[in-house]
Amino acid sequence: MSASDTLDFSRPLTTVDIVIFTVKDDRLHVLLVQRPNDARESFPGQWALPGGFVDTDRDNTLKACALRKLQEKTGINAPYLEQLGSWGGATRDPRGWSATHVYYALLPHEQVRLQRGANTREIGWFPITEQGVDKELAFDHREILGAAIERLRSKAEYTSLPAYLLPEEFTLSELQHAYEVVLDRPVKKSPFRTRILSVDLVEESGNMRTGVSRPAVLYRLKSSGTLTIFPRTFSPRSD
Amino acid sequence: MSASDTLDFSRPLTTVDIVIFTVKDDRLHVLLVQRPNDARESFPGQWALPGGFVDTDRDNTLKACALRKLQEKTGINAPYLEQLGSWGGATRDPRGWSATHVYYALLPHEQVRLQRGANTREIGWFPITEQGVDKELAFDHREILGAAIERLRSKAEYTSLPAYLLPEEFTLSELQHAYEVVLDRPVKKSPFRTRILSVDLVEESGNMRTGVSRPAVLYRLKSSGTLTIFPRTFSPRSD
DNA sequence: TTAATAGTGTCTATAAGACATTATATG
DNA sequence: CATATAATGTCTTATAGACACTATTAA
Repeated sequence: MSASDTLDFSRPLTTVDIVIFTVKDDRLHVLLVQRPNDARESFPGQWALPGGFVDTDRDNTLKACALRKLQEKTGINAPYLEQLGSWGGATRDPRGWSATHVYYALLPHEQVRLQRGANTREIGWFPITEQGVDKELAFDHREILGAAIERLRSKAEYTSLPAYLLPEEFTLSELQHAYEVVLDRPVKKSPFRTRILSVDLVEESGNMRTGVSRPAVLYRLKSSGTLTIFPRTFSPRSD
Repeated sequence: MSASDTLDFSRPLTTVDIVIFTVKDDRLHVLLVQRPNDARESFPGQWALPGGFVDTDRDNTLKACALRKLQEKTGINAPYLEQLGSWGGATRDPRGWSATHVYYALLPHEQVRLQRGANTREIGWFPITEQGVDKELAFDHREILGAAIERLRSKAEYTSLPAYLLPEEFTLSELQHAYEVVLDRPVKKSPFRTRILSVDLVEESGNMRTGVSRPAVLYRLKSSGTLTIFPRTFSPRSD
């Protein structure tokens, strides 16, 4: 391809979208925004993943763009943020050939202060059911959300990923509960504790969680932002 | 964002690149192309991952674009092809803000007929050393190749991925060898065979591989294009 | 003292690792 | 028959699963 050919190709619309997960009321939730009702917009009034066009003047990289959008919507600065993949094609956006770069984030919803933002009618958490969310979504966001859920569930089987759904200090029971919510099945206490404590994942914070019963030791992650990989998946047996 | 805002954003250059792996001479190799020597080009004469601009007239989706480029370079039609991720930013391409959607493919090199293509000086297989390839690469392709190697090695630990490096029929010893090449360490025969045969991955083809010693049963994959996930990683111990 | 949850210990089942043994082809 | 590699079997070890048991707080 010669240098002049660069201009011969029409450039696709380029966006960044983020799938933001949290655990609320013992359920996995995803953050959605409602598109403006303006009939000139695509998918007016429908719910969608938060995101939008890359601003080549402000965003130095795709990840910086995702972090900016996450900060704008939730006020959170340094969560767990990982790229999910990209979706692109001729028909997914009525405005033309488009490609979106998708990230996913996990955060403790207690620390979130939702900001509606300029071109959003509404913003809110929606519970995840079996395969997705109980709402029609704009663009191909249903498919993208499905892929994000699959990635989250699959990584929960063999990594420390669900820990990022919790606040900085948490008990082992709370961590176990986060796994159970994500995996949507019970997890056995004894092997769970052995497993977590056998890898270099958490350290005692020195505090205790008190409540109606025996107080529990509070832990924190030893290194934030990284994943610990377990040598086996949870519950390998299929019965 | 209002409808008219769509045009206010400058659109990044959009490309698709492919990391194509094979096993040759007992080593993992990657396919690279040499950029033209034309001084008007970026990175003239340097080696790079095969790829190029999305053609919004011909390519209906990003994956279709990747398949087309793979077919153009290697003549291969239905290999294992998976998205690796996307890289985008202001400085990775001297021509401007750019984003590339990266796929990776595994194929048996025996079936490949390399095609140099119009704007390529040279094309060839390069052995993978510890972290990458023994050549300076254009753009951020060193980083991308590193991520692809990491993905390949990591998935080889707990999936059937390396099977796609082999031709349709293969012996269990050949499959074991593919794992050893990818993981860059020996794999024990007995647990390897138990493991492979205990999941619904391969079936006997009915043929045998003959040679200097006892003939070996030839197997083929039961379902092509999918990955089987093992409940444990290989060699979980760290010693 | 009771309720409730935290945390530990013991036994069993599964599968990997080590390694020896048997099987079957070629020359 | 010698050689080489395929394929299997046995013993050991590590860890998950099941489940009972103990510990420690509040009310």
